[in-house]
Amino acid sequence: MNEARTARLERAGWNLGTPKEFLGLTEEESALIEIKLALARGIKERRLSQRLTQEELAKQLRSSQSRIAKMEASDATVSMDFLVRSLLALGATTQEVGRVI
Amino acid sequence: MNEARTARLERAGWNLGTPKEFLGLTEEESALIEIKLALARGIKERRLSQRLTQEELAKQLRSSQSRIAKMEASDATVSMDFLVRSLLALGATTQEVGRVI
DNA sequence: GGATGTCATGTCCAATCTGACATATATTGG
DNA sequence: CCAATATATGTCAGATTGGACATGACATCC
Repeated sequence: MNEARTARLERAGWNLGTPKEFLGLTEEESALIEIKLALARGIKERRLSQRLTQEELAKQLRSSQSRIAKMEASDATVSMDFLVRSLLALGATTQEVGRVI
Repeated sequence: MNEARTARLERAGWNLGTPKEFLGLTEEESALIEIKLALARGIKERRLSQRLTQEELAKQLRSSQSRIAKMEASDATVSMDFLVRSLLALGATTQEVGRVI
């Protein structure tokens, strides 16, 4: 992970901060974050290619625009359940979800 | 999904019940459940093949035996985050997580 | 310039998920 | 059969995540 990416993650609320400083995250922690990033990217791609606004996707999911925005920004308060449900709502199949990860 | 499976899911707290009766779950809902079932199976397999008890896995995850049991039983109160973290803790790579799904 | 549309960010508090614990139910080895 | 060990199930207080709403930022159009 490069610096810009780490910075983005920290803004999103992931406390990768000074504690573990450089040795940083365990394998698991970073793998989990990578997965969430991949899902977030996949969602944004799909949403855009279907020319949906965040508002419209939110409606489909009975959620809110702000939640979609946070999701696409990989905000730390967004669960994997929500990420996956979103991908599915955008028409992804189970297999595709697996592939996105 | 056959009857026995549906029954198991209902015991696990998924309210597939009478409301939507037969037309049942939307694509998304059932896809999400399928994914969770696949993860749960994957976890149990890996745990057993490493000859770990639920207690031992729980310790690694700073969780509790009961939570692991519920996870492997696909209890409705177990999040995908937790399922995936467990798979990763059992040594699965990001790719393998994708494949399990 | 203002108006409009889309996305970002922050804060409520309600709903869901979590670990811990108790306790029940297998399962295994003597 | 009895222990011991492993797994299942129920409950609950506290943590995390949720939708909703307000508001900010940023384009694009007139």
